[in-house]
Amino acid sequence: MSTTHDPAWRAHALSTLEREGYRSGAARTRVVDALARQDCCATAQEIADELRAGDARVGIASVYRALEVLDRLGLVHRLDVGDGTARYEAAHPGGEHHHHVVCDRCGRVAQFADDGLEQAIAALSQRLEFTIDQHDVVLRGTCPGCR
Amino acid sequence: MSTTHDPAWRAHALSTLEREGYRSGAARTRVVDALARQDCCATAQEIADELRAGDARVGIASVYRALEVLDRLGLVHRLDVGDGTARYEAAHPGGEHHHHVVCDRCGRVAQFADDGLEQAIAALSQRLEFTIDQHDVVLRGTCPGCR
DNA sequence: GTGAATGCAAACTCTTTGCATGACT
DNA sequence: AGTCATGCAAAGAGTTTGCATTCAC
Repeated sequence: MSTTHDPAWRAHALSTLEREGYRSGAARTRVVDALARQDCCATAQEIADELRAGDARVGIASVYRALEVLDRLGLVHRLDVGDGTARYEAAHPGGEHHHHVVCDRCGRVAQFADDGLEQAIAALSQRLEFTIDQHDVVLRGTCPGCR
Repeated sequence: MSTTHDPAWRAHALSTLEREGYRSGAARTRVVDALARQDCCATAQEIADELRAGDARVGIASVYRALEVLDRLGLVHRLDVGDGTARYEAAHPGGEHHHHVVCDRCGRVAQFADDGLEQAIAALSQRLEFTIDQHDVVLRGTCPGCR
């Protein structure tokens, strides 16, 4: 639970912040730590709760501010699975990413990746008038436990 | 602006409501009317504003309540394009649907449909543990006007 | 006449902002 | 020392709920 699953992303995020002129501060660094530990997306409240459980006195406003900066720098990805609460997860510089499946009954969120899906999106993006630089796919259904 | 673009959906929605035991009421019927007139997704506030502009005294709470019922009956589709405000649009019984592209600069929302995308999603849904019955795709980028 | 549907206002939740304090360079 | 970062509290925005009234059946 306290293991950093993604030390590479953590280092990347912290160095990007420094390079962009942001000062190092306790709250933001802890948010980066928390995100590096996450397997999947987490809400601002979940991140704050986790940090508080670990002794830190982190204000929810600082969590939102940190997430906003990280999102602007492209270090995290903000997504909404339909419950009206934003979720955040580490964004990898290489562009590798995944998408999400939500259980309509229990709200559980899982992730998946699929090459065919990525190819289909890349292909259709070509023919749109918009210049596409990001995409989110959310599947909805029933999880194994609720079926 | 006051033309019903989708009389078939309107009739379908109203008869479904009646069949399900809901009484006919002014507010809900007007929300159905407004949705039938929409080309693309609209927020609850936009729907309420449109109805008020047209002389009706419709409370925003009634709009939300109507949308909730319609969503539960599968008559509308609720989606979030990332600005923290829910949007709604008529859901067609045949299952034909489209997805959305959002301009990161001006917030404009456009729609598109793509068979390759639908096939890719159908294929990958097979191999997931979840039973999938719905999906949303949101592309993000820059619209022609902002480029 | 009975109970659902509605409008208004208050309550709630999530997120952002103002401001004084504390921390980093 | 000068700023930026932070925490707390208050303000905002979107959505939901409580309640008395109106309306459909």
